[in-house]
Amino acid sequence: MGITKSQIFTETQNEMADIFKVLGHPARLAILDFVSQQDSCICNDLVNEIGLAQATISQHLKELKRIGLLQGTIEGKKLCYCINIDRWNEIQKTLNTFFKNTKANCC
Amino acid sequence: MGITKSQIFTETQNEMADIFKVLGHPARLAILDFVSQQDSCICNDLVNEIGLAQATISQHLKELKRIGLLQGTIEGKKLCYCINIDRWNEIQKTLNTFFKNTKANCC
DNA sequence: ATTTAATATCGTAATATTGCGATATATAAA
DNA sequence: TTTATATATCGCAATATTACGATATTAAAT
Repeated sequence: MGITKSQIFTETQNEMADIFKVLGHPARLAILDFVSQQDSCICNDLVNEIGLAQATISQHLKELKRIGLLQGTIEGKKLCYCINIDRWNEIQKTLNTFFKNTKANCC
Repeated sequence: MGITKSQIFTETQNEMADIFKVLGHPARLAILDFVSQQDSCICNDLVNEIGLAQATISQHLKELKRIGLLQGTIEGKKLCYCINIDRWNEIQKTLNTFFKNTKANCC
């Protein structure tokens, strides 16, 4: 196997799991940390900052882009990757709702 | 490879990624959803409720236990798995801090 | 003591993820 | 036009995850 049985879960469960999964890698958290500390954000800086190959960083950026957390603006030769603040707030809200709605009710 | 280069990241990044990773599977979110809806929580119910084999559920429970989100109390033949509310709140706080501290500052 | 029920662990197959070198692509600079 | 720079994509190897059947383990019930 190795395949997740998505069909047996709710859409919400699958979507939230997907977001958590993307956030579930230290390199991607490091990227978010770094991007948020800069006033501009370029992939090549990330390669120097984080000790991973350019291809690897590019892959991680792709995942963050996929869930909408990052957006890239082309600036001539470079690419400015930035946090999509609307999506960021939306995800924070979703996670908070999840944490609020899940109650401990025994033991 | 396939191996995550944990050494190059901060302890916080690794720890947070680990939590996110555990939450990054729909089955584990379904378990948390279900447990929070019951007034008692027994693994065997989970097997009936979620369409996964007993061995698989047990594995997922182990992961949730590993990060401290679930705790099990032995009740005779059965095992009562419940949310550890202190850890739950702690994790919620950690994630919120992360979301708050990561600011969008370009584009 | 034996049986039953609940859960954990082991072993294994299928699939996914991580990481990287090599290469492609695209734009700016020379 | 050639060269340099930034980023994406491809292909692959190593490792991790998911899922499950089979088998242990443990405690209650008989």
